[in-house]
Amino acid sequence: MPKRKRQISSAKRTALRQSERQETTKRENNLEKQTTETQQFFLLKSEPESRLEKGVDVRFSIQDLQNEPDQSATWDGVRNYQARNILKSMRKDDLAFFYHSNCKEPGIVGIVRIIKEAFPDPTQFEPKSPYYDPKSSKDNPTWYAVQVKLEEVWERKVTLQELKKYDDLSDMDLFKRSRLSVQKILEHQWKFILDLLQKNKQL
DNA sequence: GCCAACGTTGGC
DNA sequence: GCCAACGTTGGC
Repeated sequence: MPKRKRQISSAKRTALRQSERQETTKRENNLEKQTTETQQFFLLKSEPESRLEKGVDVRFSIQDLQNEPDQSATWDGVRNYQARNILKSMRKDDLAFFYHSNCKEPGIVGIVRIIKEAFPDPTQFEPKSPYYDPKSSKDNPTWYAVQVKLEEVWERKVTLQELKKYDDLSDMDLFKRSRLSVQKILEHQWKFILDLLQKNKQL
């Protein structure tokens, strides 16, 4: 093992200690996630094809997310109370399927990670936004958003048509509450869909 | 582009 | 608080 240099500035030492501390905190957080929390799973719908709403293109495909700085985006524009409540239940490091809706071939195209928990959706206060809500106030915001980061872009889309075929998935909100744009996914459904993806890859 | 399903609004 | 009318979502 090489000897450490004796001459190390106190600033460097402080920085080192700090980065060690950060690493330790990171590990502890991960451990805590594994042992005391249960990871949750969700499905987020987004429209991959251009469509104007109040003169603004509301398209947001997984490729659009891929092109964002840091491959991260604010999941805003949710204007349904049930969907909002599900958004609020999301915790950091939960995962969500990225679903392409209102398009030729609807289906799941990848996975995103929740990197910031619910905060007031800024678009509700922007008059120019298609998601503007004049009834909402900054003191008591009606709508919330989360921050997501791209985790996986699948080479193959798992289509709605395919998802419909399996009894294991028949309870999914995708079929039962087809209009809900933010949905909870049960663990067995999550795993089943990942298995499906694997099988498809082998075909 | 049609329209079924379903969420929201508002009169009573 | 009911429910008809209306608006929106999203598959097809």
